[in-house]
Amino acid sequence: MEQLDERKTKILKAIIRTYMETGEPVGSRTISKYTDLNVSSATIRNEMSDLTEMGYIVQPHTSAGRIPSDKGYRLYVDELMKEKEAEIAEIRDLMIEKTDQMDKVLKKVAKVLASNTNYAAMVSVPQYSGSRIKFIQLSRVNPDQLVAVVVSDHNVVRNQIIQLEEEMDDQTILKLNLLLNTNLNGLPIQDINLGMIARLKEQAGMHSAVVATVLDAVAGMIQVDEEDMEIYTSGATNIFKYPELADTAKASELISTFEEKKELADLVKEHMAGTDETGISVYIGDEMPIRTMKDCSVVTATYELGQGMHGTIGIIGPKRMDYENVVDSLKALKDQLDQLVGNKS
Amino acid sequence: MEQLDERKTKILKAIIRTYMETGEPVGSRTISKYTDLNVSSATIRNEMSDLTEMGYIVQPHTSAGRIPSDKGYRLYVDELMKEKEAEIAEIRDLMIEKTDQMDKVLKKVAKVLASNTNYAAMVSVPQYSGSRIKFIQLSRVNPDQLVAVVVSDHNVVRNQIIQLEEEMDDQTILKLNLLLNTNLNGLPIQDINLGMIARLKEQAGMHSAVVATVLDAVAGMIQVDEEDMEIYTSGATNIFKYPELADTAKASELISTFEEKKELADLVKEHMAGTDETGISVYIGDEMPIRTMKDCSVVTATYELGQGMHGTIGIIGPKRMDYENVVDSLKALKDQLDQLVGNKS
DNA sequence: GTTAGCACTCTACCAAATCGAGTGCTAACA
DNA sequence: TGTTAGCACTCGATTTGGTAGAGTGCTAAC
Repeated sequence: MEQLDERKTKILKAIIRTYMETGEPVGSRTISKYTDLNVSSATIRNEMSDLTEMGYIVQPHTSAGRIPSDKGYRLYVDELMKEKEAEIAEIRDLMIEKTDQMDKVLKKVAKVLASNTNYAAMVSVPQYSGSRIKFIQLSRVNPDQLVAVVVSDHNVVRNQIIQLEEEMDDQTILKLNLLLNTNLNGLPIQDINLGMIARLKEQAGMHSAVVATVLDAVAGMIQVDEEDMEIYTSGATNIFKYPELADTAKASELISTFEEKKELADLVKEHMAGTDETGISVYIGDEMPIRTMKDCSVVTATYELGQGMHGTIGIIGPKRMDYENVVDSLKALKDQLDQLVGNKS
Repeated sequence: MEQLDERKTKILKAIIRTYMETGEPVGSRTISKYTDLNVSSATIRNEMSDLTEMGYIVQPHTSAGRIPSDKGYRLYVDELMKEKEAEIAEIRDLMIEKTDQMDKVLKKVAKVLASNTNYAAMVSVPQYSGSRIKFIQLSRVNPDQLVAVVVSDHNVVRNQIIQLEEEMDDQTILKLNLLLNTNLNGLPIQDINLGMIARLKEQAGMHSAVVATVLDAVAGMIQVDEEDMEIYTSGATNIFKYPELADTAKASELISTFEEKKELADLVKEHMAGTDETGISVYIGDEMPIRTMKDCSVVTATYELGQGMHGTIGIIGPKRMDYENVVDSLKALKDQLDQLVGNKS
């Protein structure tokens, strides 16, 4: 089987581009006119026949035009990436550390992306790997209620009300605060485990049940996460714009996947665990681990915001996704974010 | 025009019930067999003719069966409500005050409702009208960072990192804490306005810009809300199960409405402002203020959790919604909640 | 290697035919 | 007077057959 010569490549690109625009199989005639090759449709047919054989394009049925196969898209994307990679790199470090309103910003990001690209967008809340505790405080709110506040070094604040069975005197609270801070402050969150909490309980032992309650609550607050990665989505209904996805049954499943977010979260987790590099990756069709998205393509980008905080942005669309535009949008996102974060009080 | 006699009512109910099951226009023959009236289809036809004239049922086209009109549904629902109202009442006060994990509980509630009923479900986070501040605290986290924590009397905790331009000594922090607590503690949140903050600033005036920053931040935290009512939704894709809603264009709009949540929030706000009573209400077809839901019915229930906290639960489905089942589900919800809240640590 | 031409294939579309569910009306019956 | 059987009629849904058009593959000529 022959190699891809220049003309074949050109034809393949032309097919992919036109298919992305129209969403319909593209025939030899179209290509012969569209390109600057100045060859007749018959020639194109020959070339297309080769391309089909090589697996870059596919015929949905005998007398229809060709559409790009997953392999074809893959080639196109890889090609494209080489050109754009440089530009992309800057996006990563551009989200400003502004943790308080992170959720609002991210929601907005998802929205903007979705409406810019006309595809569905998702944004995962950044995970804080290797984050350390920097501040713990228990305060009395009511005679029988404490509020616990934990701040980690990325300025992520967690809080919880702790309901006490019996009252606790100021003395004890003070002691507990000291105990917690001297023992936990500066520790990476993932190093805090049940054993450690048990030891703390022992140290504070004299105060019995109440103290245990409090320590357990604090431990609970610190850990949690891991399980529930939050993901914001937007523009799920954009998929209706692409007939090849708009089939009721499929669309329904797809949107469900979006609504649930569970599977998306798994994807993100896997994605972040798998790739060390923080670049952009593209799943095409069957490459996608989520079954309901077998007919889609997914472009994901990992973003990073300083020491160890990183999350994932994803665009989900039809295979004939306009990869070029998606990438540009990710770039434009940068400006949007600057503006957003800048404006906020 | 004659009144609804018993037989007519029975027939009407039968029509509505069957239509709810099948989703297709129901003919005279079906009814004649289905009911225990033991009359022939011809008789039913006569009655149906009357019912049509009275506007309770409608013919989509000449030679099709009848489907209930909005007016018909309305009758059915009003009837039904009378029977069930009692049972419903208890639901309201059953959500236990467990504010910390409220969000998880509510998400779950939406999910359970959606999967129980096979309709789309929404749950609004309860609003705390007349909530008072019960605890304010500023603590230093870093030399140039404070964390502010505000607890209101429903145990809703808010927190925010405040980034300082210049350092602030312990003395000042202590003073500010005192100032804030003596002035704001016990006050209803809505009574705290800019004027009051201005006065505080004046009182603390000597410390200039930094203090102003902090006070502004605190003021911001306290107010906020109002605007962004959170709403959890689930089961949006259930609408695909009902052919009369599954038309691509309509479904797309509907799901968008769900995704956006903005309009839902408005609905909830209006609903809560409008009705003093905390019962269940039903919007049928055109009664619905949201345009995209003109072909749906929406059942909403206001729930209340002690002093002034209340939110809304809603079920959105086709007009041929199984109102009876929906109501029962709301009831079952109670048990689910008990269990959920009970299990949690 | 390129091109024109032609037979062939397959889908999309349209119109006609048919089917069947359901109605309205009338006449007969209790 | 209310109920019923029967029948002609309507109208959407489905099926069928036919056609147009896009596109291919192949061959022969340039």
